Amino acid sequence: MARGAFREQVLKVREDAIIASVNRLLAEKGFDLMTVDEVAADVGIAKASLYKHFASKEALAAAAMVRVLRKAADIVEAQPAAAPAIDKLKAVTRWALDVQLAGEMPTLPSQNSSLRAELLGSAAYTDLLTHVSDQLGAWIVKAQADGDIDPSLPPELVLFTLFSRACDPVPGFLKAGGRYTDAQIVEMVMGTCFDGLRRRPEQAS
Amino acid sequence: MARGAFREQVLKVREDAIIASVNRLLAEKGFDLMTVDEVAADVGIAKASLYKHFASKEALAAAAMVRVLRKAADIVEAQPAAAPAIDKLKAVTRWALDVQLAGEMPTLPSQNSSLRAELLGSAAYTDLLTHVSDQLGAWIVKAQADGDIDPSLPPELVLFTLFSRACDPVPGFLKAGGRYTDAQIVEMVMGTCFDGLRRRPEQAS
DNA sequence: GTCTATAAATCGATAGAC
DNA sequence: GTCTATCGATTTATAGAC
Repeated sequence: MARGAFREQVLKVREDAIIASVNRLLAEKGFDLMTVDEVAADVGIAKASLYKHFASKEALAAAAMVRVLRKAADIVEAQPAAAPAIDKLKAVTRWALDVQLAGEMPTLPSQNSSLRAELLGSAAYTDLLTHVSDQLGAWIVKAQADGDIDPSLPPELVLFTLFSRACDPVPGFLKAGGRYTDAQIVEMVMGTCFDGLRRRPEQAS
Repeated sequence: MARGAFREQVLKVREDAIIASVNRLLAEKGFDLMTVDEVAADVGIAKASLYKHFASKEALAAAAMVRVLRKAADIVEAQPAAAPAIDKLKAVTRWALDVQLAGEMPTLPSQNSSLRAELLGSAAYTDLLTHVSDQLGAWIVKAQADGDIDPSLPPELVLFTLFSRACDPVPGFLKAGGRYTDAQIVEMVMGTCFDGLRRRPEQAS
């Protein structure tokens, strides 16, 4: 089976290259403005060849989303179990902001129905999303019990807020302004997310 | 000139109806998924008639953006001059969240270049945007001097953050969940925006 | 599996009659 | 100005040769 395994390896490498292109184009232009011709040109193969690997444009986007979710799950998994929940939440949020500032966070319009159907129909996607959400949700409840997150906030509000920060346009605006480094932008946005805009007596480190 | 004035009135009413439809469809599906056929059908006129009023799809979107910006400028103007700057900022933010929850906040993709060109080429749009930004910017600096907003935050970060909250997907997610009233959602999101997720000793009213 | 070529559908925009 | 009908361009997806 060595030859078969090798063939599969080659196939997987090619598909990885495709997904990488899709990921980048999705982050750059969004789903609607990304064309399949563009993806094919970026990968360096013919469009018809693309359709041998993925059944549709929606399937391409779904594969990119699964990849980023898998990476997110890895980051979640990599957090030391003994660390405070708030630190783990902040670490994952920082990672998402880093990815976004690197121009590698694929963003999908929540309005597109054909895309929504494809995503919700993909077990690989929904399972990963559930897994990550459950982990973050547990940390949120823990952080609230620890007194590090306002216990009066519904956990789902906190979860949605963190997810939204991963796609927030603010880092991109600040980066376009050119006055701050990526690291500074991440810290500023982390501050407005967890500490708000209001002045506080004791500033978080 | 009475007849001419009357004709202009009729024209204006029709164009208002067009812009109202565009505004709603823009909020519902976004620019790329909104089709001109759809707008024409929603208004109840033929597509060719639409093009007698507006030169392009981009011009339609720009008109909707000008309308919402004009309304925003009105809200800004309506704030009592003597009120604390932080209260004025919160009032405008609340208004934006209300509009968004009502499904009437038109959102434009910042990536679409043809749309960007049309908007930046429209003096009505850029002038209004500058006017609103300047007013909010002055209030932000004042609120920082008053100690109500963290003075270490760059004012542009605060401005971008407030603008982004007006288009944030979080209120829509919470509304879709169906567990909270619109008023509750507005207050919760206002809290995470100004006070952050972190627990604080003295909770804001 | 990869290519060229093209089908099929959609959409923005316009022509021309009234 | 409003309509019907259509153009022209773009885009997703596929057929068929190699």
